[in-house]
Amino acid sequence: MGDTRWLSAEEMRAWNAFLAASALLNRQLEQQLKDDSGLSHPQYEILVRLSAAPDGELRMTELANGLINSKSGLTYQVTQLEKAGLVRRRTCPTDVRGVYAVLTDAGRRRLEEAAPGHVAAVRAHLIDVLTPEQITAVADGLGEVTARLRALGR
Amino acid sequence: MGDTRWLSAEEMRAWNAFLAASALLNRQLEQQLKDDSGLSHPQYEILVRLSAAPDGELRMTELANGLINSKSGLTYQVTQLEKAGLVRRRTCPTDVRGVYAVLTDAGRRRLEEAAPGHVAAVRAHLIDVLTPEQITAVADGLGEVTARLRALGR
DNA sequence: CTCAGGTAGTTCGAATTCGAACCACTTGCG
DNA sequence: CGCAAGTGGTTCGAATTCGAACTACCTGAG
Repeated sequence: MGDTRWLSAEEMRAWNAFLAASALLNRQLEQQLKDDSGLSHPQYEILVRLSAAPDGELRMTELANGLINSKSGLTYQVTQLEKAGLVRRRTCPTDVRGVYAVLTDAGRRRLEEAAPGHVAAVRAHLIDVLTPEQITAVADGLGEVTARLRALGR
Repeated sequence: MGDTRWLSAEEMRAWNAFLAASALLNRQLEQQLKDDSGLSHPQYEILVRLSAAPDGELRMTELANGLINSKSGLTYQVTQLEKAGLVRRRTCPTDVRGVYAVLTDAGRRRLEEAAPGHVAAVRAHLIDVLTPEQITAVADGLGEVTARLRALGR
């Protein structure tokens, strides 16, 4: 193919900032969660999604979709959470293959304990650093990016 | 501690978009790089930094700073790159403990081959999806986020 | 009914990650 | 000089990741 359209200085600045912020923020939050409540970030995300779902349960596939992990990664993490008693597996009545991950009471409690610290960290390191206009730009722009990437994988 | 300042709907939108975009984009680029040129994203980043450095060489520590990886992770990746002949290790003359990672000719060639496809992917999935205003907002906002997070680790 | 093809989730092995412990060296201070 | 404290990198083991193969099941066309 023809000549490459390289990134302009401004585009480069955005790309580098995004890359670095993404890596550093992840590390920071991972650390904070682990220290503070013994959960990994993926685990926390799983609990959040479950707690937001009706009856605190979701099919494995629904959890995997829109989530960071591959299917096998999800299997692994749910197993970990199950060992910790924060989640339970329940076979789907209408489809024997299907599995629901169900949030236990202990899981809901654990999430409620972990949430304030986590939210505070997200605020401190990201949200409160941005102006309201930047927040909207990020929400709109990266929202569109996400939507398109999701569309690819389907 | 007092009451938690939860995220507003708009803040939530930004945070979720950021999280998802970061994960999906990483996966996408990882895939593209691996398929296209057999490099992992971390490896590509290392080559980029080396190629931008004077004489194509940097101290291990300088590479580790500002980079995604921990020190041990860097050791691992440089070893991989060395096996592939893309990078060489050179002991620092003035400090026997110090090690330079040096880009080889093969490494520079490999990077030149890989770059166009990578840049095209970054464009397609991120840059060209954003408006110029959003690019600036991301560069400014996340740049500040990055700067603060870097300051913490020092 | 029956079989082909798709779907749900798990298992497997290989690669990569991290932090903690470790070695070897350098530096600064007496 | 001589030793305590710090630095630069590597090594180690444990945890986590992924994709590919696999098992078991459902579904629809004929």
